Amino acid sequence: MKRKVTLKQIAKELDVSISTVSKALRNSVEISEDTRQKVQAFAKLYNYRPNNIALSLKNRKTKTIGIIIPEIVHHFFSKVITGIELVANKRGYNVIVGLSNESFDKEVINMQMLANGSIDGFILSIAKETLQQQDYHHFTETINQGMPIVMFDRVINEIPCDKVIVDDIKGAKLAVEKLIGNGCKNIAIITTKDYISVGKLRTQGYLEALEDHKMSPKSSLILKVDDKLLSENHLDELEKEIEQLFKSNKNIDGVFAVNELYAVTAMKVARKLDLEIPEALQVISFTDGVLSKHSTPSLTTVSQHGQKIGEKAADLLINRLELDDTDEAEEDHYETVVIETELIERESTK
Amino acid sequence: MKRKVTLKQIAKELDVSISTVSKALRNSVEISEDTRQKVQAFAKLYNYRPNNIALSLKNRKTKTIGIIIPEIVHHFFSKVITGIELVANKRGYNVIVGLSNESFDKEVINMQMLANGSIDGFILSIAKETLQQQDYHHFTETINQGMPIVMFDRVINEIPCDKVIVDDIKGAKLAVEKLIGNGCKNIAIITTKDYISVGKLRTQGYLEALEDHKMSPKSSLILKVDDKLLSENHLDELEKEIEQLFKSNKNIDGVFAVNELYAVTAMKVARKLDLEIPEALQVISFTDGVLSKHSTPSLTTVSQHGQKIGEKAADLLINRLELDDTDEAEEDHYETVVIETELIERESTK
DNA sequence: TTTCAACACGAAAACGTTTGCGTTGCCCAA
DNA sequence: TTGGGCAACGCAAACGTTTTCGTGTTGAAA
Repeated sequence: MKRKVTLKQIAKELDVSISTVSKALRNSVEISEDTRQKVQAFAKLYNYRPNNIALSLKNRKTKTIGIIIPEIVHHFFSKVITGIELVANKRGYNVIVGLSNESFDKEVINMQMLANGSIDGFILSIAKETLQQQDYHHFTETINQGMPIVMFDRVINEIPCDKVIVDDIKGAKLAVEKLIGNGCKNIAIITTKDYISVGKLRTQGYLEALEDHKMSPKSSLILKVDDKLLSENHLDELEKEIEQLFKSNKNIDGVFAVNELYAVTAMKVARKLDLEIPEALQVISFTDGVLSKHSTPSLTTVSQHGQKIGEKAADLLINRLELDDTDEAEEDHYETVVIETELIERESTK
Repeated sequence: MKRKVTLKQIAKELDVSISTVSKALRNSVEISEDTRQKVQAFAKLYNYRPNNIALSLKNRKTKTIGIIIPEIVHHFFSKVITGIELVANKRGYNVIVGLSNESFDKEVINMQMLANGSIDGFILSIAKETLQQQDYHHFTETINQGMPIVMFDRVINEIPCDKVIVDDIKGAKLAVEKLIGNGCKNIAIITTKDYISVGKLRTQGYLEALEDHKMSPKSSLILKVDDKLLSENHLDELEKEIEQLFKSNKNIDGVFAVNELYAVTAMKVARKLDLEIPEALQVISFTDGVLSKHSTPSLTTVSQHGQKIGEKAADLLINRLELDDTDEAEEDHYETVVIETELIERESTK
């Protein structure tokens, strides 16, 4: 087992100084052609690579991005990571991942672990618990210490940082308008309680679409499901609530669900009640994940382009990191990029 | 914007030496109660945290684990990461992720980027391209440099390292035996070409199960799908192949699929052909992902316990890392842990 | 008064780099 | 012979820690 070779060892072996070795490897003009070749040959032979940690310490930058997300077993978030990793790697950066599990404490701890020199900047999406408690001191402190943050999807407007979001309102409107265009007269929405920001926004889009088409929303058609039912363990309760919705509103001919799970569950219930999809009932969901594609019938969805979000976020962060060095001018000008949603039509609509 | 405070700055401010500050913060007995309190108060006020990079350089360990996986938008892999992150964090480690995208080159480059001091050890699952080319020099070189590796799921027996795998043969046997126990007489398998190791093993389990029950396998019931059809873009081809299988073997009453996608597609085709599930046809798949749970009917699956795999892999790696310091005895004794599969029964079987 | 321990602290090395600057040795021109 | 100039290399600092080994001061014992 031969440990990694260092400049010092090469220097000793070739009986020159450390600086000579370093300069020879970086093709400095100060070094004679002769020794340069000798050093480079030796380095190649022993497969020398500069130690990243030492470089990080010297340059005071790690070329590493920290990602903090609520969970990773989730189509959207893993797509975002894919996007981040793609451009990060292309631009010479590594990616280090922390999971908050939707917990405030874990979010804070994870950020502290990474903020002490391990990374140059954060890309994150805020935990639900943090959103509820509205305690954002860890974000502002991090930023105050000169470490830039890029937030995506779940963001806080008041925090001074770059942001990448999808236009939830517009996306929802798009979906509902599709249903209206397809002839639906009684469109229900299955959404979350209002404290989930994206749920609220998508509900708003639903309402605006109805309004724009002179259709008055009926409260009986708005089902606000408790967020807890999103966990896999309460599927039956979710089914019951949806069944109740369908049974007490026999005239429903369109459903807009704010996520895949609500949508497939709605389709399941519909099948049970012998409602033909898309003939008698059309369904559209937000979030284009793996379920939508492979459910029967396959789901028409509003795609958020998670990978694009990740790519954009990484570009924003790295741009800021590499700008900080020279130009301090742009210091306090932050961007909010909106990634357009796209309606992907499948079998659940006409 | 106040930059992160260092020992040096504290020392200067309090007019003591750097060493005194360091010792005071670590509660050394060499320091008087008086100055200790002063230093600690000051440090707390300015929210001092030791710089991780400097510590890494000094201690020659980063307390960071590198993960290299083929892709992250995949239920199994993200579950594994969840497990790794869980125990890594608990034991004071961070996790840095690299994606190979099933490409040999990206796998090599990613490992090189991380092996230069950024991490203490690897947890990885090998890219398909690497498996085909059978070029494993980057693994052996890494290990030779004293950096331990733990492989999971897709492993190479010849490489000297710890491994965490599932018993694919046994899991497949379990599934097929369930079908046999449920009265199936003509069980088909939808699997991959043999160069995919897990596909091969699962096929082997299928054959063994039949054999054990004196049922002779029929080649017409074995569908080896080209791996490329796993990509989302070739769903229709996949459907056609399966439809062909069903049509030319009208007596099929059980299907074992080596992954979720094959299984849900098979169910889709069955529905088209008016085969009732589970009455006329029972289906079991390998890999318990999100599709199985939410398909209609929901799928009986063989769960691999991805999270447990991740947890075990992380424990193995960290154990070895923390053992290396003191005990060099266990150097060349490597473990292969088999995580038991579990049959999760749902609606697609009787 | 001398001596010696205990106490409280500082200097310096080390981890592995990069880089500005100083220091040789040599050649050539004056 | 002297001096200037250049080529080729080494020294040392710096990044932020921790830790070993001094070193100076004090107090008490001899």
